Amino acid sequence: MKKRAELPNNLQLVLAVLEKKGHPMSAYMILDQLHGSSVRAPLQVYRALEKLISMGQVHRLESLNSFIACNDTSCATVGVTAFVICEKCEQVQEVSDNSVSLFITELAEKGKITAVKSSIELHGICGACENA
Amino acid sequence: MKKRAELPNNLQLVLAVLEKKGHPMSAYMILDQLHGSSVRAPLQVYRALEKLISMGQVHRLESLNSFIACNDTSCATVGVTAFVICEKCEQVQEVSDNSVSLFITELAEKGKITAVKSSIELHGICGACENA
DNA sequence: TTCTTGACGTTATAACATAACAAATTTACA
DNA sequence: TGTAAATTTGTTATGTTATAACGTCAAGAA
Repeated sequence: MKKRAELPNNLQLVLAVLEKKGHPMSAYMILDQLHGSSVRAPLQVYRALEKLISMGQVHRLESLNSFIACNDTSCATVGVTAFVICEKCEQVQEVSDNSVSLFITELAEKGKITAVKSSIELHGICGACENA
Repeated sequence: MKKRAELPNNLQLVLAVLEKKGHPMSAYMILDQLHGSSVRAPLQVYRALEKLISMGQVHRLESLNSFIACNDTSCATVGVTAFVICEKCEQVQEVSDNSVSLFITELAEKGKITAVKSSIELHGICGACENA
């Protein structure tokens, strides 16, 4: 994996926006934040996201059509990540322990399928928001 | 839950299209199939889908922005469903046994969240397609 | 050099989804 | 039963998400 400083400019810009926000953002929200930079069109954002995702720096949340910077070093090694999403505060937790990968492995066996990619997203209200 | 014959017309039409196809369909694919019927606009399809989903007759596949008729009676009782999707033939299997609901329960505990809804979708190549 | 390949920027458009409002229908209940 | 309120429905318009097509530029190979 490339070091951060070696990332092409557009990738750095997009990743920086996502990291600063810390919450899920749509490609167009990212684009808005980059107004004035060299990133001017949706496709530039989508292409940067695609690369960042393949590098494991960014995750796509299918149920939100949004993207979030990876903040869990273990997800890279485990390879399968579950996302726990608070619908109030938009906080997202990554869970990528053995139970998750085991679950996916067993699910693939049950379905007699060779797994290519998985999407596990749990929506709810987090403890903090529940008490607020 | 209402009996099938009592479903409002638009719901019947939309559900019939999904059941006939048996694979995931986008709202606009459904709309195309209903050309000539009383269903003429996207919103009519989306509203029908929303109701059918709340009745458990239809599922939404987040990772495909698509919809599919439910074909697993047990998913209604268990309440949590995982989808196994072949990327070649588009066959979708529903898995909603105890291991799935247990996994979601544990994930909610880990994330200290009160679960509202979940989306579990595994993409891959099914056995039949693998050998083809 | 000069050719090929791949990355990038730009414009245009496709695909997915909902807001806003008017008309029709249903519901509540005096 | 009659009438107002609430809900559902159809329609138009628009908002949001994502990609196709194409020209240009830069880097590496022969």
